Amino acid sequence: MIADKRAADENRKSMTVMPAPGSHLAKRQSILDTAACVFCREGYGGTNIDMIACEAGVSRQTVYNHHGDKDSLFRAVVHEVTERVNHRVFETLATFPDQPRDLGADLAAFAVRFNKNCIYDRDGKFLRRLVDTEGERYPELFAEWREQGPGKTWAALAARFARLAHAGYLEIEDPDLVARQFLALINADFKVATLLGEMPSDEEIERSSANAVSMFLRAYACRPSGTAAARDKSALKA
Amino acid sequence: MIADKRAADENRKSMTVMPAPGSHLAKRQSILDTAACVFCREGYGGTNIDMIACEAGVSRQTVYNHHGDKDSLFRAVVHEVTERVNHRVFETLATFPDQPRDLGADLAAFAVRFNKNCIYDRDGKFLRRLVDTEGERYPELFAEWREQGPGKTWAALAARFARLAHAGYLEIEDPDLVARQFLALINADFKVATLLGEMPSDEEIERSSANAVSMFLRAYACRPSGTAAARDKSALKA
DNA sequence: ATATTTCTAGACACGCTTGTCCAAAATGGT
DNA sequence: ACCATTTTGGACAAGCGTGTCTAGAAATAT
Repeated sequence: MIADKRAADENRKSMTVMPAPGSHLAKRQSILDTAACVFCREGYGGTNIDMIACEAGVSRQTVYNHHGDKDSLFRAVVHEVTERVNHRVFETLATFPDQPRDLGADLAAFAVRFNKNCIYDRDGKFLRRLVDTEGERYPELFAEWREQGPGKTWAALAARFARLAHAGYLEIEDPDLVARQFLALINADFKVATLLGEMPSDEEIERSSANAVSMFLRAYACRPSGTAAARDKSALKA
Repeated sequence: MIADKRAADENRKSMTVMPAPGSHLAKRQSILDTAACVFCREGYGGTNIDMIACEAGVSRQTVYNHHGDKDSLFRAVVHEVTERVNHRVFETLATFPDQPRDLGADLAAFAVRFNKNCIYDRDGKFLRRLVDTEGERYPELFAEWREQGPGKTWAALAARFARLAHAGYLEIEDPDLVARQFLALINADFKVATLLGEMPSDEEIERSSANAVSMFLRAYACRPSGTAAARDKSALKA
């Protein structure tokens, strides 16, 4: 059991800022974090309270004391993770290059940040898997996620692209569509790899993001006046 | 129970060619199909044999008689569905427009076919969800899927794009990358919608596919000689 | 019509999970 | 050192799921 807790901690290090270790709140948070891990790994049906208690280094009774029954615990976990993910998404969205010096490089760097912070991070994967597997069982919980998460992300990103277009960087008609395409391209290389737990390396993420942005600009970069050949060269360089 | 069977049949109509109704083989197939449905809906852990027996209109013992224990049944289901999906993917891949008359229209039509036959169909969704949730529990089963499925699909599609490029239709450098991007774009609009059971309408699929191909050609269509503006017009028209 | 195979419905033992209860131990504040 | 709160670990009942077994019904073949 002690070994279990250690092992779990390895995989969960610095997930959240912990309160004073050993305190009441520390246990509460530890249970929540561990529960997130286990629910993610095993699904709702495959998870039992003993696993969570064991990996959190806590007795089963303590889990019940803090979060009531299994269903309440699950809802608490989803709520917590949703908030964390949304926060990080909008934090990342705030780093969008509104006044790019080098459009290609800046967009690629943004793509890397978005991938690392929002797509390939543990919480993001957790939520997407959960929506996939348990969404039908908890419609109200995930309705909230859909509106607060992807819905707002798309709209915010679309607004950024619209601004870039207005500033003369891009030639686009439907910013919403373009935002969806941008996000789709960014993930093109890892659709399958991420299905299992495989985390692409930093280098892979960077190369993949560069590829995505390169194609994106080939289609949408503004070409004030010049031959197609000239434009292609500059886009490929980016 | 009878009501359950009827309801299940509604959702499963003409999934597979059924042997003579009421026969031994018909029951076997019915169990397999129903099991696929239930495993997909509930996950492995959330599924119990009684659900399957009930929805298949069969007694529990019959399920055991035909497929042994739960694990064997699950493997049989995955194997069956994998074969069905692979078959359909390559059937669809064979309709790729190798000698397009209207590149944009032909590619869009292909995209529609691919979406309908391989992405949004029940089996495809089932497999992807299963790989996501149970992949870690049955590595050997899904290793096979990964190699036989997406791996071969990408390679085959890349070969088609390479041929189009060689024939002067496209201007691309890395056919594998382009194939991944094409598939990613095709789904751009429905990443979220498909997470739950929502099936996009035919019209939505067509519009989405047209959007994807439009952007794809904006980036990669061959422009033998002409201004960027002229090229854009022709691409948008497609 | 009869023999053979298959299916059914229910009972059953076994193990696992949930959620509650409790007395003893540990922890933390004063 | 003391008291209050929290945690522990184990026992417990109740419920559910698996997989087996049975006798009898139903379907199929001969």
